[in-house]
Amino acid sequence: MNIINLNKTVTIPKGDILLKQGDIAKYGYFVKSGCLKSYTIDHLGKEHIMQFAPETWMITDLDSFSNQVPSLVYIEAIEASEVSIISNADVKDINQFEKADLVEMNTKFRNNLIATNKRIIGLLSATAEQRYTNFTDTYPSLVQRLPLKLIASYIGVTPEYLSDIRRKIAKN
Amino acid sequence: MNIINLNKTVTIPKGDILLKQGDIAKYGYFVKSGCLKSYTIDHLGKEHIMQFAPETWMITDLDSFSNQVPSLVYIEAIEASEVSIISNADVKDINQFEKADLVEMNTKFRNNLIATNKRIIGLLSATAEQRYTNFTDTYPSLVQRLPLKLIASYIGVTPEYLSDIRRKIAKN
DNA sequence: TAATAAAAATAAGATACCTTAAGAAATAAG
DNA sequence: CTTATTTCTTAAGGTATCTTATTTTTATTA
Repeated sequence: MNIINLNKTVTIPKGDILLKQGDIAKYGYFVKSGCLKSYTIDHLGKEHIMQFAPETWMITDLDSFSNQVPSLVYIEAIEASEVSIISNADVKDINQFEKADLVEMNTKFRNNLIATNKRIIGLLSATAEQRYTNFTDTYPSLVQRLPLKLIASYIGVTPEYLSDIRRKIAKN
Repeated sequence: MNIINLNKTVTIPKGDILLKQGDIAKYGYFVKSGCLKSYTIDHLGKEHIMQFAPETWMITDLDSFSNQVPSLVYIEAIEASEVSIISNADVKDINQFEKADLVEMNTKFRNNLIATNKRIIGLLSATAEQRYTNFTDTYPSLVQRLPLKLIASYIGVTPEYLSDIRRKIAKN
């Protein structure tokens, strides 16, 4: 099996939840069209977005999927989406993979890790406004597509404050 | 070559800088004893710690090391340390590796990614006090070992404020 | 051991960002 | 088209965290 050429797709209506916080992830999702998000809900009931997954992206709770521990995140369709589903059972036996597959997985993990580290640098060292302009620079197509409140959640501010930021940017 | 059994070690005095922000990382460092840190300096001149690397940990700027782009971080010895050095040239040809090596790299990248994602969840959703107690729970040995100001930098607060947090915790 | 430097504690005032609340605008539904 | 729902904007007041400054404690060096 080639892990990246999954051809069976499933249609997910907007709003459907594919994984719940606390459950164990049986599946990972390759998005063919539409967009999913993963998010935590904190002890105050507030949502914090970890990842957007538009077309060509893969999304799951990696720890839950790989190690069968409770998921820290929800996964939900923020648009009607078509996804290919990869099952935990499909990848359990690491020895089934060819070298080329392993090399490819390596590259994907590495690139993901690089991006994730950049996000941490931003959260530690940048102001909310800088994180927002960084987001618009990095994901310009998502800025058009996503409601403000989701972008706010991703960069770690309230929607009200992001609205202030946008107004301030527009003024200059 | 087995990528994880490097036997030649080099002694690094406390305070030595092994990589500078903006430079291209030629090397990665496996710490045999002592402790290194990686950190950015933001446009206001403030330091933000990305990673501590005590014994058995590996540290580099992954993007810079893998893709020969300018490093976002400094790497510096915070204790006198012994390290094994892996050169970018040593790993450039991915096909030199055996399947077992690739599987092991995979696991390491994956675990690193899982930990990094948890850190993002904390930065997005936890208070400074929660991030501190989470740090002490996750890395109890480092709490003894590292000065407060470095822990403050890692969790994303000023040393003064972490001092307040500790006092408040001690009071209860 | 004394002298010096570095780290930590403490406190007062400042600011980035949040909370709450209300109204306006856009989108979806009937 | 009309209504209902969601999203966005705006504003006032509040809180977590920062800044600056001083003092105390701890660590380093002479």
